[in-house]
Amino acid sequence: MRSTTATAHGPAPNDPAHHGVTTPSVRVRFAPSPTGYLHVGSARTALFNWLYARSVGGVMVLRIEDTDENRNRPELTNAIFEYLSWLGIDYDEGPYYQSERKERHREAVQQLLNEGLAYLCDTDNNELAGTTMSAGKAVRFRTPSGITHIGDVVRGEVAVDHSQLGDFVIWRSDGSPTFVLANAVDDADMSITHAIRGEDLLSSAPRAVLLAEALGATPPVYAHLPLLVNEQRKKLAKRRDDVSLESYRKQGYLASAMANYLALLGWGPRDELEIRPMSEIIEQFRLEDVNKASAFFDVAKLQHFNGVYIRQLSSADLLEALVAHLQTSQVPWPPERFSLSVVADMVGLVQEKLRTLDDIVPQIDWLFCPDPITDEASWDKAVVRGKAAEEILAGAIAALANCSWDPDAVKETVFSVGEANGVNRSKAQAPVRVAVTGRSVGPPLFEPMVRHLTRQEVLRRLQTAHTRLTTETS
RNA sequence: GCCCCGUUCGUCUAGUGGCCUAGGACGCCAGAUUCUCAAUCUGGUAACACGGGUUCGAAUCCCGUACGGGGUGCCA
Repeated sequence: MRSTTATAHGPAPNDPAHHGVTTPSVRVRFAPSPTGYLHVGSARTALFNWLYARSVGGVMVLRIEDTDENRNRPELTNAIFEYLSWLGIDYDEGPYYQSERKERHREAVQQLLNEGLAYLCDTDNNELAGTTMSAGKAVRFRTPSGITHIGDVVRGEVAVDHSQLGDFVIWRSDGSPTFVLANAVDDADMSITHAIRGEDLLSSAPRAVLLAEALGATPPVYAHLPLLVNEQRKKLAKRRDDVSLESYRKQGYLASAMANYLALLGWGPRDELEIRPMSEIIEQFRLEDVNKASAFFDVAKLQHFNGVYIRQLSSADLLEALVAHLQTSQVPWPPERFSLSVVADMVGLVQEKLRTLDDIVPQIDWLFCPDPITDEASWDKAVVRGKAAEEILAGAIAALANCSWDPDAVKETVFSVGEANGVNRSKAQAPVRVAVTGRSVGPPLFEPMVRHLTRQEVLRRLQTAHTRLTTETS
């Protein structure tokens, strides 16, 4: 019988005194299982591994844990590469594929079997004599009695009594290694010094430590990150929560904003400055500063970050991002009516209004659609119930037919029509805006309207609106 | 049930025994500005889960309670 009291404590490579000094001995890994598209929780784990590695000059390893062969699909693995790269998370080694290391895992199990540290069992969990692995026989680790102490950088020391562990399976009867076995063997073989992962894996850590020690290896230092949770404070799950990075990208979130936001879930810089370049986040990052409590993924705050990042873009970069985004989005206008130069002209007017790239669509659709898409709430508010709306529409139709077709002239013309009807500028533009754009909110009205629509088209839309109003209210 | 983990404004966090009448950010509310909406600026709202200790002094240390979460598979 063996009492295990070894801990996974190492030196303190992230000690502030050592900060900024290259510590080449640090090796971390991001080890996703490709069972679904990369989601924000996994991305956060990848990011924290990367931040730690980059902050101490360590090595980042990527290992694909594809041991569950029926659930793995190649496109899911490719999605992992794609989204890591999207977020700007690179790696120094790998990708290694756990599925290619099966013989090594078998060898490790055989070693434990030979040393009497594990035993064969049948599907009814009866211990079998012998040490020859074969189909139909699983292998269980012979858990010694004792207590294992996990020295967790985030949580401090966690002690688990082995009686809670049982003789756990390390090799399945179908001839495949289990998660803990593969994980422990790979971490050992790849000289991983720090295992930074989700808290949901905390309870499997003692098993991994026991296995590593049984195999004669030093277990890594663990750092279990607080879980990302939904409104109900439940662990974010792919099934019930919309959390795939893909969906955020499709909605028009920038990678830079997403990465910045993710870094702030479970950690905060000591100087409290939240929105900042990744290089500064790397400088500020301390693994031991990571929080213990789970964090809610707050889309409202993400939106704010995204808006800030969009506003920081140069017009050229924003235009590029918008055009790329529009090409992969559902859009209400016929493609042949789309004009790149019009979008380019609109960028400066709408940049400060966008929180996501998707927000551009309702800002510009009226310039490309044959008819404006009328929002009924806007119509009701600004036209049906708008003060002197009928008079303003009629007055605008008359006045705009002759005035100079110039933004300032048109603007002043509309305002004078309003004034003549006892209505201020705000109220005067409202019915015109809804008639021309379909909505009561949008970009500054007069410049794009005059520059990109003809006088004839504007008059037609005003006339259509006026006709509808007088018809419906008579 | 059992084991483990957690608990500072609605949310993300700062805080590592005195600098805390608890700071920042998002949200929300109000005002300024404005052709709408935003953006911007100004102001405001709002928290140390509870109860005991320890200490001259506790959000910070200890114990208990409550609540929440994770795990409890031949899933990862």
